[in-house]
Amino acid sequence: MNDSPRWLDEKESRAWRGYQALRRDLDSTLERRLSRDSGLSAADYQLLVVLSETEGQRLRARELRNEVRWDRSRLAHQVRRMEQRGLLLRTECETDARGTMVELTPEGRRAIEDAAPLHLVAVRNYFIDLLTPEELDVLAAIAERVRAKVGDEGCDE
Amino acid sequence: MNDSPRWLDEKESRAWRGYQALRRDLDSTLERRLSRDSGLSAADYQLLVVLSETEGQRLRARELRNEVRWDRSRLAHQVRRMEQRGLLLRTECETDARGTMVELTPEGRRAIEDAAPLHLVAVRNYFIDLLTPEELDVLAAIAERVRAKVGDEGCDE
DNA sequence: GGATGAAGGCTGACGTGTCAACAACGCGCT
DNA sequence: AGCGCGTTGTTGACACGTCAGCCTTCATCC
Repeated sequence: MNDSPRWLDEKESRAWRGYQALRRDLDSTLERRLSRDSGLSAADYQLLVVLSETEGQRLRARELRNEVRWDRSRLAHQVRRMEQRGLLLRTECETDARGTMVELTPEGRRAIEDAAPLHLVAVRNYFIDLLTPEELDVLAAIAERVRAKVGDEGCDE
Repeated sequence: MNDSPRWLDEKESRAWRGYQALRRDLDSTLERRLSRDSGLSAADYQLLVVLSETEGQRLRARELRNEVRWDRSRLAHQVRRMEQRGLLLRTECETDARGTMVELTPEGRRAIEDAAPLHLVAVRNYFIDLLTPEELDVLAAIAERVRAKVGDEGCDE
């Protein structure tokens, strides 16, 4: 029971505060642009990308969840909202009566095809093109290591 | 009007996907731990930290907003909820009748003092201690550069 | 076949974040 | 004083995310 743990030193603090600021500013900028340019949220975009890259433009909800790593509830809410907007639709799964198939509508396909190039430009402009090749590698390595650490503890489903 | 922009190559894609996964997994892990350990959300924590580091444990809402870089509405909602929980309270500003002072309650002070050491351990365990000194520097540099880029365009207030 | 438990998915409640509209105040001007 | 305008903060509506609880269906075992 030691109530004075090891605090962050100068270098550590810069990195930690930097990460937090990066997360806040970059994500909000990209989401705002995506919303203005294409009327899509980041969550919309993510589902549309996965479905549009899938053979047949349809996936079982369970598979879709594995792709984006959401929980059941979040996907159910998001799919319901997107179905109401006409971006996708739900049908029954033929092989398992518990399952639900999620399918891209032509409208959803058009939405992602319009949005993707614009979003890519924004990602480059505000992030990727600002980094050197070495920095790209470091970032990927960091992400991999951290995910391995949090993965073997918070491993739910 | 070129609809086939420059896509991300292998290295860029690893970095970009890595960042997105990092953001998702690290943040959700830290927030979940904070909530379980201390009953605080990330937003709660942020406000409590700023107030607890302030002389007199109180700040004008405008200053508090500048510290955490939120917009008016978000702060107003968050403060209202935290006031209902007894973590802080609002009083009138003596020098400007438009203003609102936000003040830490003893309960709020106790909450942040209990939470901070636990949160620090989690930040080290899941993130900072996993990085080499060089990686800390690279991360800080990346964050600085990206923020400079998004800052001079999305500069609202 | 019937019971039991796991898996898949849905819903409602609540906290959170964003946007637009609004009210109240300060400040400068005439 | 009165007007105009920017600043400050609040509110309501809605989208988003998490949690707990629920129902249906599948798989297993008796």
